[in-house]
Amino acid sequence: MVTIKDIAERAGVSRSTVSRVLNHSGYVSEDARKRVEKVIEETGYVPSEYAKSLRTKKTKVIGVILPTIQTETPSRIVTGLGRELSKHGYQILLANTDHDKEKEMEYLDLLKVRQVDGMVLIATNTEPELLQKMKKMDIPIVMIGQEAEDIVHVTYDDYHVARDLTRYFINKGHKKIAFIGVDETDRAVGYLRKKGYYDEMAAHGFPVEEEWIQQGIFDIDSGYEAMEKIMTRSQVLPTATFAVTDRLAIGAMSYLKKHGVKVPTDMAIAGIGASEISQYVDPPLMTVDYQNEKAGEEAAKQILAHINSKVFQKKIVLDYRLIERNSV
Amino acid sequence: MVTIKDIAERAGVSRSTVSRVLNHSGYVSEDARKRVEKVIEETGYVPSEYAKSLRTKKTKVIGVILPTIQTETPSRIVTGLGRELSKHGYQILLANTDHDKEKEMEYLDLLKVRQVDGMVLIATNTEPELLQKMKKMDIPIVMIGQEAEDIVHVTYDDYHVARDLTRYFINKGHKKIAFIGVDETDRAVGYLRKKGYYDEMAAHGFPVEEEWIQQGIFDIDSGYEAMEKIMTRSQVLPTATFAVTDRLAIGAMSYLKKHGVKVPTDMAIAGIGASEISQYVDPPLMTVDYQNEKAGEEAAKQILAHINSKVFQKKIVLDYRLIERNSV
DNA sequence: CTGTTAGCGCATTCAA
DNA sequence: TTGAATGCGCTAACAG
Repeated sequence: MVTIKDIAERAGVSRSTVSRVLNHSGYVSEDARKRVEKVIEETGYVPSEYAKSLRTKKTKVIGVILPTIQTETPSRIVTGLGRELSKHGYQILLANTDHDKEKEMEYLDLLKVRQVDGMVLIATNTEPELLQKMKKMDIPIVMIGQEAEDIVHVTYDDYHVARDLTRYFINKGHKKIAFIGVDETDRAVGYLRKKGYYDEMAAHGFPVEEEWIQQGIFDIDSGYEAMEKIMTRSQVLPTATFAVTDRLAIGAMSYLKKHGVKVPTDMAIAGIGASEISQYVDPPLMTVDYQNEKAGEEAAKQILAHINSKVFQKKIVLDYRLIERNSV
Repeated sequence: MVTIKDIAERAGVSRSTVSRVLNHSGYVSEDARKRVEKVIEETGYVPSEYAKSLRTKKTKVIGVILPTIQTETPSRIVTGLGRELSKHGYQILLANTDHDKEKEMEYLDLLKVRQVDGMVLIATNTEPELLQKMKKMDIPIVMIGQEAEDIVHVTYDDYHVARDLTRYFINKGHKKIAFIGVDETDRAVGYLRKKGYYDEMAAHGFPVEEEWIQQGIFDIDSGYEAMEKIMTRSQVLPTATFAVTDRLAIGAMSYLKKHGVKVPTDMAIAGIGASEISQYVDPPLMTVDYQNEKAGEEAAKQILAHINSKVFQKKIVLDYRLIERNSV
């Protein structure tokens, strides 16, 4: 392996001088620089990143903890993160928890051991121990998708999205609106979206039947099952359904299609997430664009600002956009 | 920052002894070990991974270069890679080229600078310069998805998949079969799948009309457009269409639905990839399962074997499985 | 069983 | 403008 010492010798200068031309720091004569650059060119020398890290205490690596990479939201976020980080010479060290909450905590430690300069957590829950642990980290950290006191975070306005979407149904004349949600330990997706729905219904004085409220997990099948429950158990059938993710909505539509329920005439339906497929289902699914890539970019900017001791925002709430389509 | 030196002092031993208990190497008295462990516990000390790397020349990091993380194939592969690698204490350093071939080359260098122990390339092309560069790398490297001499790779049997699928159509009575492919610089997806199709058609003596052969990119829209061309330009309309990816197939189905062409009665259709959505489109799309996660796991195993100087296979071809559904 | 010593590759004083 | 010296935190002989 060729090191800075070899370059120095072959160029007839000291290691310090090589270091200087490498880092464009300090004074180096035109002559010496030329010689060093020539030798570097010839040898194909590349400085050792970890030796550098040992000195500078910087790794130029950001750890990213996520629940899965197989759904569109996190993968879009990672794309945004990567795009912004690579502009500044940072790389992403991936930590996939596979929806295992224990691993979330483990990876926090592991990434610290790896001496990452910062961490981004794509969060699915806000359990106290997790937040506690994050606060104790002496590494810049940004959470995406969930809100929390004292932790820098980038979120969506889940509550108002839910109110807006519910109101959209109502403006279209619907009064009996069902809801397919997820577990409330996911505060953003599970709790806030449900609360927005309830509050908007209440604001209009519309009652909500217990059977209209169903819960799934983050896949298509559970959307199917949720809709099945809604259709088979409700005393009064709803005329619209608000699903908190596109996949749930698509599963629900799948049930409706199978049982001859027409969308949107018999049942209007909308999701959230602007998944690619949403515009190709039949009818095209109304949804909400959350700008996930931008979330990733924003998180990257904040963490870089933090690392470089610049001012950063503790809380960023991103815009959203309803995408009106024929399913409503 | 607390270092090995601090631990040594507080435990009243030498740094070597601390190192020994850390690495479970050499002999350490029960007494000394206890004291050291206690101090580590108290201080929350974690060894610096990069200082360790500087000594051992191992980083326990595998670089992964991929064209995008937003489609199911690469994200499943990464999931498989991550699962296997994490078992052995390795992490993934992500390098997303965003379909930019130049970045593919750049990242090869960058990851080397990062001193990764190995690299995995999820390949979309086999351009000579790229292969050349990979061969010159003195780091273990595995390519996934494309075949190449002298480079360790994990691939699918794209040629026979295409023949099987084409034969499946033929066995169902189809003779006029259209084909939606992609650019042939992608040898596996573009060239081999097309060749399999042509060869199988030829084997049965079925002519292929020029207009039946259309090309898209890796998205749904281009599948729509390709089908539009097939339906509007063909002298003789085909009765079946083989699309090389599910997304192309779904785009094609979207066109057919819009123009009242019934699937599968007027037009049978199949894709490749076993995307999650394939079973929820109407009718469910026939496709081929490629076991992407397993590909990731296999690649991980090979690269770990390589790193640890164990025997590894230079070439792995994975199994596939036709998933029969109502679109054919 | 344990401590001493050396050095991995680099950036950064400090003198010259 | 340059070089010598130092040390980042760790592991690995080696000698005891």
